[in-house]
Amino acid sequence: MNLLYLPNYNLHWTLLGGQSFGWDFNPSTKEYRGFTQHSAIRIKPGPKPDTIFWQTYPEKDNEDFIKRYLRVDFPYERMLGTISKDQHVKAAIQQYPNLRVLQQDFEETLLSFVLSANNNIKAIRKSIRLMNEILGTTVDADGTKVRLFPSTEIIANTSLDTLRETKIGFRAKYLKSVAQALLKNNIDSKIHILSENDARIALTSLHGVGDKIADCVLIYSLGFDNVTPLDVWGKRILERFYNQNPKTKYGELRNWVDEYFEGFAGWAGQFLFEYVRGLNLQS
DNA sequence: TCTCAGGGGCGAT
DNA sequence: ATCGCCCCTGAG
Repeated sequence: MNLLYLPNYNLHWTLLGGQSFGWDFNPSTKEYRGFTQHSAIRIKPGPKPDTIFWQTYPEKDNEDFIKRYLRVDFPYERMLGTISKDQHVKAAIQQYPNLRVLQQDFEETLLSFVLSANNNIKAIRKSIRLMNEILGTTVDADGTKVRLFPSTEIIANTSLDTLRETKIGFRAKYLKSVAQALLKNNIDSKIHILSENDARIALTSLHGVGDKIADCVLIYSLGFDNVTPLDVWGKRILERFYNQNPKTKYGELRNWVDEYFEGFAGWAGQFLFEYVRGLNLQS
């Protein structure tokens, strides 16, 4: 495995929190195992503090992927200084020190969060793993088989009945529709050069993608650090901590947090989300 | 066994 | 702009 220096980085809260559904932790080996559409990933503690061992499969030693995914070059201290503006976010940072925001693959992030609509995190994780079993390919990770997240093409070409076997209910038609649009319009090749607003328009034009899911993709995949998804928890945070009216239009609430946290609302939102929700770390 | 909410979005009104 | 509905799971 490969060694990486990774200071000020809490892998546990970052990988097993609400921003990614593709990681599992083995308490006996202290190892994290993840899957994406293209890779299986193993991460475990390194020989010294602030270090990790990692490996990718089937393409081994994919350092570019790891560094981008974990955002190792992100200016973490500067971000913390910027968002530490009040007692609430300071308490959240103290509760979850070294929590990070990942940069995940675009199509997989979009498809995953389409499944999040009116769903709970444990159920989403379960459905995705069912989907991996039924539609995903298998990769060998040093002797253990890992199922990958299904390709966009496979999802697009799978019947709704089969998709529903993964217990996603009414989201099946959205999942398939989005997968088909990704293929047909080759969105992945264009989305990365768009501005925040243009990317949001492109995303919300997809059937099954509204403001909230679009914002999840903007922060968790496209790197718009000023965007935070205003779900039921986000609105509770704004209501309870920041005296905002939760019935305010989504776009106005978004503008408010964007300005308040000066470009890092996505990170502030992540701290506050985990803080108010509390992590449910058992499977 | 039952209820209710869950990291929403769509379509009808 | 509001509102019922969607399919199923997890938690109490």
